[in-house]
Amino acid sequence: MAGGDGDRHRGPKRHKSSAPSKAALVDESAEFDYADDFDEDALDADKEVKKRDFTKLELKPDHASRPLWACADGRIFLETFSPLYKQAYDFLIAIAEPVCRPESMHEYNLTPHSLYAAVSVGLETTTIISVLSKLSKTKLPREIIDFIHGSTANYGKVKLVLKKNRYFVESPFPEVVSLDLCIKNSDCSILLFDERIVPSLVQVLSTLLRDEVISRARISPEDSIGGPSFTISKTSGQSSGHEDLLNGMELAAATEDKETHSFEIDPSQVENVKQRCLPNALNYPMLEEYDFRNDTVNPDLDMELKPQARPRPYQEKSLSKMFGNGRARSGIIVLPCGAGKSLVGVSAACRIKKSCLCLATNAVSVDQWAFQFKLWSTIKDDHISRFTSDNKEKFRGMAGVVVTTYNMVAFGGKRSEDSEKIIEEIRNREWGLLLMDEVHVVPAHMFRKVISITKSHCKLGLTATLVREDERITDLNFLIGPKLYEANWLDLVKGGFIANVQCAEVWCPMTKEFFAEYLKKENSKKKQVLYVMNPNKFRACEFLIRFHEQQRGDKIIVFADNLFALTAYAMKLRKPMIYGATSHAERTRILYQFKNSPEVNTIFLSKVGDNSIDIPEANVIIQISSHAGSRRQEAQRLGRILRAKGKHQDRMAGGKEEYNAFFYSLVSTDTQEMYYSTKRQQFLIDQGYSFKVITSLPPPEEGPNLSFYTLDEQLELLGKVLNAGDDMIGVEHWEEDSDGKALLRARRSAGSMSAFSGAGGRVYIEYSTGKGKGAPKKPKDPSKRHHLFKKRYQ
DNA sequence: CAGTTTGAAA
DNA sequence: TTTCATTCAAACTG
Repeated sequence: MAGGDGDRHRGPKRHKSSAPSKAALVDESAEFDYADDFDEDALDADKEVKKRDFTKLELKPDHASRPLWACADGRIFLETFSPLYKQAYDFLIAIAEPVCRPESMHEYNLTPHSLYAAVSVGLETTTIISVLSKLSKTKLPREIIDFIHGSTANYGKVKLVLKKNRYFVESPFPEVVSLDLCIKNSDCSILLFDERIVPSLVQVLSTLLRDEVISRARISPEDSIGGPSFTISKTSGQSSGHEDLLNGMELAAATEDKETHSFEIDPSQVENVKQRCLPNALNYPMLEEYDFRNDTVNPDLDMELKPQARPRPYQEKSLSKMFGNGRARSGIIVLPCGAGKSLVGVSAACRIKKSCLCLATNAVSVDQWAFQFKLWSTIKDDHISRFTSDNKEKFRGMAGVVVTTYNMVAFGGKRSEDSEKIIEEIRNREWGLLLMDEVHVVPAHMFRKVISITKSHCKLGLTATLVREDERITDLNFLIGPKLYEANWLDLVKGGFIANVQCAEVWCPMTKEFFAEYLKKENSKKKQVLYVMNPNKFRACEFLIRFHEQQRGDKIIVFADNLFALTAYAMKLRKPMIYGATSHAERTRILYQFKNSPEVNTIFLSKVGDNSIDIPEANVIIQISSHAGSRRQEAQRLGRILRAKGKHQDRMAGGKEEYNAFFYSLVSTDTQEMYYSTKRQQFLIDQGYSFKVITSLPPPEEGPNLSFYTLDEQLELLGKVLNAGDDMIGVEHWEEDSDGKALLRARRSAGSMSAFSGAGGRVYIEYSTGKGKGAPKKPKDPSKRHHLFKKRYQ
């Protein structure tokens, strides 16, 4: 661990997200911590120091039985050994952002966003404060109480409503709508406002804006969402609605306490306005709720959840957060992979019973979603359609479900004729639900485009992780909505809903020769190849594969970011691999074997495996190289093995808790890799996982049973690695190996067999002789090396 | 028609 | 900054 943890706490300037050492929370030692901070950071604002000074907090007499500490700066620490831990956890996850969850003390952060999320699922300000107060060991600092009040006071005052394909901002508080929003948002080209409420505003805005921006009011009570109200809507330049305005005043006067004031906003400015209303800006966070039961404008969709679809408790809970008040709230639900996100999505669609647009990251996912809809709901076949580049199904009926990709909707280039038609349909329809899968993976600009193109009453984002430092994640708050629910990862493990993972980091010392070369190299790329190809690492990997295949009958995925290493490992060990250039057909074939053949138990994956490849069977992951410090990658890969396997689940049900999945990171000691790995570990720690370090792999007695035992073999490997240099040419050298050739050719042959079924892994060997193809084509432009590579070997 | 190959986009 | 991965469309192959 190389002091990684210690550093986090002792830096000269404490980072906000760092947990204080436990000592800082104990009275006697707090003094020391304070002094420490002060000396090194004497210039820090006084206030800052005070916030960190825990000595002034007054302990309640029965503090021992209360589980948490709340600091004036919004940080909250939870003792995990408290008997009230469970309740406190559920509460905190609803009101605060989890920052770090090591073993005995969890850290949370109270933020405007997190509080917004809390009130939006129905918690009231007073409840938040009283529960927090009850759980706290100390009297709540004044700052916290003020902060909670400030962050929640304006909640629900403003709503964003979609009516007849136009967006309206609604509020029962005229001053909110007219003043705060209109004036402050005047640069957002709000088209309409209520001149009756603040007549002077007309003059103000007239001077600020061009004339055509301002238009007259017209009353349309039938537009109202709940109870009598009036709506101001867009009119042409001339005043055409003056008489209506008078009528409206009468109407409004008659039902004064229930009226709702509203104005329309330009659809292209929806995002802008929403963002400005967020807690960290104007602080009138917009409520996006869909009163789908009273929506008579959009046609209903005949779709029910099948009786055999039984949502698990946490799925039920996430749905109840979404539909808490009989309407559908927009927001994000966080569930680990394999915990059944799709059932949540399908259930939501079934409750709303309106047209639903379901977005996934790629075509494979699209098929899966379509399948899930048919599996869990009673939707008729011609009411659901898929829309991908090579699968453009027609949309029939008044309402329906369309499953497509983000790419397809956001695609800017030229489209085929069929596409054009369908996309037009998607544009024009008023969707009841916009269901967005893997929200954390999609680039923000893609979201923007998709959201501006589609008009939906309710948006539901599904994701496995919200990695916090990423700015995009905060964007999600206004692009989609607040976090509605986040499952407790460890609870799901205990319930047997997801696998119980043993995480381990395997330290592999560099061999003398490799290390010498490593030190010589300047180029970090070359360094990387050297530490990934470290023979000791290879041997550890080989050992682990053998162990899990033979002793436990596990299914193993080996990840390598580096293509050179990936090919080298895969060929030496004679295992199939999938990387970017592997064709779709080939991928499915390999995955099919991995799934069904008892002889293919290990596959090698490049970055392709991070997203978009579904491998529910795997329960062991070995990482031999990975992207520097990417916690998301770590999360994603871990997610691959979280799906609980049937047989293991039974074992768990017996009450015994047992590991049924394994996650290994192989690290060459004394190299850059060590530094990166401590960074990546942070994800696991934040999620509450612990992991152990293994330093004795492979076991010495395995000696000659594993590859690269002799110095000669190792030197030969080193030679190849050095030869390879920074060029893919190096891989070609590998290809000339008899082993490698056999493997790759074999896969080609297997690929051309149309009816490939139960033959199993043996194919690799069977076809390795005799059926070789002719010599590879002549190399072309060396700058397009990659294409060449693709052409030859897929 | 199903599978490939290529270029373009981002 | 580079690399790897992704996707869609269209043209070609047997």
